[in-house]
This record gives sequence, structure tokens and C-alpha cells, in this order.
Amino acid sequence: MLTERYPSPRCELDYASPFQLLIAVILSAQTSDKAVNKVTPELFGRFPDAPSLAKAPLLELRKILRSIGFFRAKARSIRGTAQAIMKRYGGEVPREMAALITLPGVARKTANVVLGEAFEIAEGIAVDTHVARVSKRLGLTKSTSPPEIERDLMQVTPRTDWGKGHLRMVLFGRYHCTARSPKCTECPLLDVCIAPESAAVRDACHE
DNA sequence: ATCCCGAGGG
DNA sequence: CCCTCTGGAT
Repeated sequence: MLTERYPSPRCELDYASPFQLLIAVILSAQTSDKAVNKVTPELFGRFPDAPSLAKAPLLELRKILRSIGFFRAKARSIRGTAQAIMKRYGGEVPREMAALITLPGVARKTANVVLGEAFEIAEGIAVDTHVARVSKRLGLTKSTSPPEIERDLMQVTPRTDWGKGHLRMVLFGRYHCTARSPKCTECPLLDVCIAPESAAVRDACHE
């Protein structure tokens, strides 16, 4: 299934450290990875780590982040996160869910991505717009609330695959099972999908 | 429930 | 023009 299609899935955000990954994931909220990758070279060029970002002028950050949307809130979040990491966590990105979700701009989804990607810790499964859409279409969950979707996915996924499984669903959702016009006619999962796009496609499948 | 918010795609 | 983008805080 998705494992064959994406044998070794990789995060498409550009980063050079766990700290930069955390910042990039905060910025990626309701924003495409491409858009984030467009601003992080300048951002990380000037403020590559927690000490420098903690002292960054908010107006400078807003200017750099303008093109990605939510730029005021995100400027506050990333600087606040850098400051909290300096003050409360000795300059290191914490490796516990409870600590991560106290950071501004970080909730369970972002924390799950960072834990899995940077530290290879399978605390849970990050549920974002792609995971929610794909898992619902495939019938892996009936819920629309992220916590319930996460619970359903955790029950049908071996813990060792939580990280990669998440990435596979994101890639599949981003490039194939898209929100707008999904490519159902060339889908390898059409036979198990409960929500093919059109009745014509469904009939072709069950013919 | 509502707000934050710009850019790219169809 | 409208929808969508790896959500989170109020």
C-alpha cells in the first residue's frame, strides 16, 4: 500500500537542527511546506539558533514571515518559543510531549512531528489536514476531531510505524489524495477507499 | 466558535 | 473567483 509507494518518506521542510525543525513546523501551520522553505533561508541565516532568535526584533521577524500568512502570531510564537527554550530548557529542545506543548505556537500536532522526526520518539501520531482527510476517505476513522482520529490511527498502526506512517499519509495526501480534485482514477487504494470522488469512479471499481 | 493571514492552484 | 495550505490561541 502506502509503504511500497513511499518506502522511506522524508519531511519536506528544510532544517539543519532539531531547533530549526521545531521552528519550521510552527511556521507550517495552515501553510504549505514550499511557502515555509521560501522564508527559512533568510530566517535561519539571521537567527539560526535559540539564543539568536530569542533576541530577534519582532518587526524584523514579521518582515521575514510576511509572505506565509499569520505572520504576526507566528513571529510572536517562534520568538516566544526560543525564549522559553533558553529560560526553561537550558537552550535545548525538550523531548517530552508535556514540555513541548507549553511552548507558544506548539500543540499536540507540532509536538508529535518534532518528537518523531528529530528524536525518533513515537509518542503519538500527528494529525494535520492531510492525515485527517486521507484517513477519513480511507475509512480509517469516522471522526473529524484530531484527538479521536489520532486514537483510531494508533489502534490500527504498529508503534514502530507511527512516524513514517504519518509522513506517508502526508505525502499521499499532498500529491495524490488531494483536497480539491483527488486522482481517484489512478489510485492504488481505490478498492479499499470508501469515498472515491465520483459515482463513475466507484462503479468502475466495483464493476 | 472565531480569529489569525498571504500566496498559489484550479 | 474560491479553496487550500502538515494549526494554534483566544
